[in-house]
Amino acid sequence: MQAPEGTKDYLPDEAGYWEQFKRIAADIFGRCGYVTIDTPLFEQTELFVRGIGEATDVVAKEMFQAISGENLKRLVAGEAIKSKSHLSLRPEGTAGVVRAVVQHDLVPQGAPPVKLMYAGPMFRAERPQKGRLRQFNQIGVECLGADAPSVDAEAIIMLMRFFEALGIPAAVTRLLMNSMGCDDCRPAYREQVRAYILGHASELCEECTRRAQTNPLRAFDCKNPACVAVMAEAPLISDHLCDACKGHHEQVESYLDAAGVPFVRAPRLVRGLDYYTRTVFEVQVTEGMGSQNAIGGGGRYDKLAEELGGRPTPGLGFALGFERCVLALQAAGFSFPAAQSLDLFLACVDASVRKEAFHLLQACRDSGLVADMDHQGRSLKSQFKLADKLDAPMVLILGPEEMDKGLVKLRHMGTHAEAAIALDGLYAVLGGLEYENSETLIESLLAKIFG
RNA sequence: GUGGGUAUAGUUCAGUUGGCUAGAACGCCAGAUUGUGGCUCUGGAGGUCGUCGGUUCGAGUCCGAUUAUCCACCCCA
Repeated sequence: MQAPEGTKDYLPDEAGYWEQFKRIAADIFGRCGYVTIDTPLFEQTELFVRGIGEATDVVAKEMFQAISGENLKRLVAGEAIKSKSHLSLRPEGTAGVVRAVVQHDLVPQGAPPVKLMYAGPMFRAERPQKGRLRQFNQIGVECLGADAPSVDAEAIIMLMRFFEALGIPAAVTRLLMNSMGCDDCRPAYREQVRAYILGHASELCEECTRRAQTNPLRAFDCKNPACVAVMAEAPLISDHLCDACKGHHEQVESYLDAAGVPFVRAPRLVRGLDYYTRTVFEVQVTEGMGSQNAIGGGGRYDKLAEELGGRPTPGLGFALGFERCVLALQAAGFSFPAAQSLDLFLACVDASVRKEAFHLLQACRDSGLVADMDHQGRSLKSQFKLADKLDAPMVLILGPEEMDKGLVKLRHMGTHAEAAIALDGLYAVLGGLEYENSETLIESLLAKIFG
């Protein structure tokens, strides 16, 4: 048996790094006031249809439906089921978080904005490739209740700081910025693009001419060289923003300038989720990424809360992909840190001392040490090899000769120094160890034994 | 959903126009060192050649199907 297509097992080193990744995010985003929220991995399908948009690829063809066995039988039999029984695994995080904000009224009238972050798996039924899985992990943030451009700038700066803290070199990242306009200016612009596409229908691919009907702006995303050439001459949103949107965008840019965060204006950047208004942005990595080079992206969604039945509440958020960040890091020479390091290995000269060794092992662990011993009856030599491989700084050796005198030996693997110590003395030391963290714990123990 | 590539030991890979017992490196285990790690040397274990079917005297090799995987389109993080 194998894991399903497009999924992967996160083995201990990578799983450990995912935990660390989340801690780094929680630290950086936490300093900006973001707190954690967890929403269900599945929601009513209707939420995504209304929130993300029925015509988007994500909703139209990439959602995994989640359905009970009973309801599946009904559907197969041609019977109807309740709309609330139509469930989908979440393809992204924003819709669920905004639903929770509305449901629990997290932004009451007159309240300050709520700043939320989440981390967890998303699901999209796409064909897997480099940087694209059917189940993948995202960390995202959502700020609801404030429409000031400083919210946009704060989130973007925070995102870039996070990539820097991870170790993705700033030299290989690129921040793309655009504004999608609002209900006042986008409809007119959209019609202009539609007219432009229809005027050049013969030069564009089938897909793009079809897009003229559903979502003309998406033609900007087409990578067909002919379409790129034609769309290069299409009207730009930046020339058609209303004064309010233009002002908003200029202020976001000036905040970024002041923070020293470089960005590239990308007037053809459009995003595939319908809820975006005004600010949209994307962070790309320029080396070692294959064709999926976006490691983070997001934007403002001032109409989404209303669309989901809440009171008008402006919002802004972004998501970043864990697996793609790992790809970017690996391109920069990164490898996963070991999931765990051992403080002490306990070696037995022969089987007669195993019982005492096992007892001593528990005392070591109770004192705070990460300790282990052989469980396969390996030779002493082999136990040392194992201790070496596990990178244990210390090995305790129990042998019948010393045990007769109530002694054990402690070997410092780095210096090869060995000391015979009284067993009851060792128990006493272990019982009274004082330490701040695991590093000082080892130092403290070595100091007591070796002076 | 579409297209192309790949599938041989724990891992990375060789394996010629189909032909004897399917190899290497690294890793693993043991010994050299009868109670002590890294280096070295010697030896050893480990393979349903992805799966099913076909062609053939004979298939790891050719053909078909299937599954997985990689890459790209599409889309997105």
